[in-house]
Amino acid sequence: MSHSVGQVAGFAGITVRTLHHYDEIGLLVPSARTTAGHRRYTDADLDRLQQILFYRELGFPLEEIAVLLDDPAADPVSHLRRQHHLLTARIDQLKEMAAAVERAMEARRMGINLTPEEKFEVFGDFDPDEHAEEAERRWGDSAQYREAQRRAATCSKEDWKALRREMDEIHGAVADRLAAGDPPDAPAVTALAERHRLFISRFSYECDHQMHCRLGEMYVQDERFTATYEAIRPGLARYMRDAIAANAARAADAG
Amino acid sequence: MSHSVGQVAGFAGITVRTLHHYDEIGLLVPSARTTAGHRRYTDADLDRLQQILFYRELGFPLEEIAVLLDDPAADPVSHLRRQHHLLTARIDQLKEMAAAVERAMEARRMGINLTPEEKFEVFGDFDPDEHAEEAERRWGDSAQYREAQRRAATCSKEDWKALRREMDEIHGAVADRLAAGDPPDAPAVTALAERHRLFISRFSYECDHQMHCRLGEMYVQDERFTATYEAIRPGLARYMRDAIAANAARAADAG
DNA sequence: GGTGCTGCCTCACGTCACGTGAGGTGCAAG
DNA sequence: CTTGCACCTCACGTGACGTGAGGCAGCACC
Repeated sequence: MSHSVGQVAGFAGITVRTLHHYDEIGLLVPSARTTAGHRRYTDADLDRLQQILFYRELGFPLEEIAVLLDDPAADPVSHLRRQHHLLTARIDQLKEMAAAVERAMEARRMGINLTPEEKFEVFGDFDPDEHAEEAERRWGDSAQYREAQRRAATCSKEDWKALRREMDEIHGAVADRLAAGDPPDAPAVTALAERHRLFISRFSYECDHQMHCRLGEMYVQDERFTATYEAIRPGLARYMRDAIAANAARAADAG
Repeated sequence: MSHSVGQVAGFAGITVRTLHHYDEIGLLVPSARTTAGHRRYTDADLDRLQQILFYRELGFPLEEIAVLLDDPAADPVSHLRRQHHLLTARIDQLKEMAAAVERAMEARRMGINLTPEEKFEVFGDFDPDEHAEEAERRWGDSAQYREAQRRAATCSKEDWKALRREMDEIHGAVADRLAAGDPPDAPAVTALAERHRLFISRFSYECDHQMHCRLGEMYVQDERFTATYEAIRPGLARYMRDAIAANAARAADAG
């Protein structure tokens, strides 16, 4: 029926001290005490604790959580709605950060440098207008800096050359299929897409079909990647994306 | 070429004090100072700051971040890989939390109560074996508590009754289609699924097709929901899920 | 050439959400 | 009966900054 601090702490994955603290600041005052002064938490207290931990996980300060939970106009359902909203927003933000990391990895793999604006913009607090004239003299424009970047990315010159050679080979083969007029979902083309994916997985980072598709989208949407592919052969960026998508669809059907 | 504290702070969306702090603890010491003692941050410093903010966002303590970044055996690519790994892990965790919230919302909507274990298990630190005997006397088993829950969820008795009536009507209509032998993707059935979705959106929480599909999965995977549907008519849980999926596919094709 | 403003500096104490003992109590088992 | 365990209440420590206080550097304007 009612529970001790230790039980609640173990149950909720927090420490006893945390419960003491929440009691001290009035955020979660146990509904009862034993004659010996031991805290006793009821089921309603646990419900409240669950809400507290949820909002805490989402980064709310404890005082604010108290305000939210003590709001008499807020029923449990409205809390759930708000939590769901906050969660999806946070998930989207993290997905953008993950996409930024993927961009950075892919850029490194292909030897492209990102501008500093792009480096920070994933953190959200970034307003491009705020430093318009600052953006002019781009930090990454020194050849010396680019060289340092490149050296850091290169394990050894020979490794790097081998990677370039294989990548160029794949790109060239895909460009040939495009020139030959093959559709992007032709078996020969999706096979090349698969080889592209496996190549990345082996030498750079684990790349499943979903991530590979995101890369493909990037090739047409990010002008730096588009430029790289269009330089090999006009239309190759889109063709690569479509081939990657077709290969993913093929794999999904097979699996 | 090099930047002042104010510039960097504005750029990265942090305060000047934070940069001072990172300087104090040796996490990010600017490469240079002017004769007046003003901090000057180079491009390499900004790269490091970006890494710092990334790891900080992922919840690392500053001291640990310093260790990570000062590890001579860690090249930039390994950082990116680790960050991507951490991000996807965090995203998965938040997705599970969101799913738990969806379960809670749907449970409330359908008048089912979750056990306290289920309430806390999304926080991850939860080990079911750890309190096996504790699980026996489930907190939610008191009729009094369930009643309190139900009262809290109910805006007014009449509202609640109206909702029940409409929901029962939809469920009954779907059960009839199942009894009639209609396939789940029959227009009449997907129309009912769409009505179900809109009903939830109107009276409970915004429910797009994607979320609706997750709900459908829940109906067959979560025994409490399964039991609720099977009680209406055997096979209805799966039938609902398939109808919902078919309706979502139909909407995707149309859109 | 003073005056004021802005941006930077260095202490140094405040805060939030706890962590970490120190020292004492209640009670069930050996 | 004492040993052990879980609980209690101070009370100070900590991490990651926030928030002034008091002061210097350079530039604009009167």
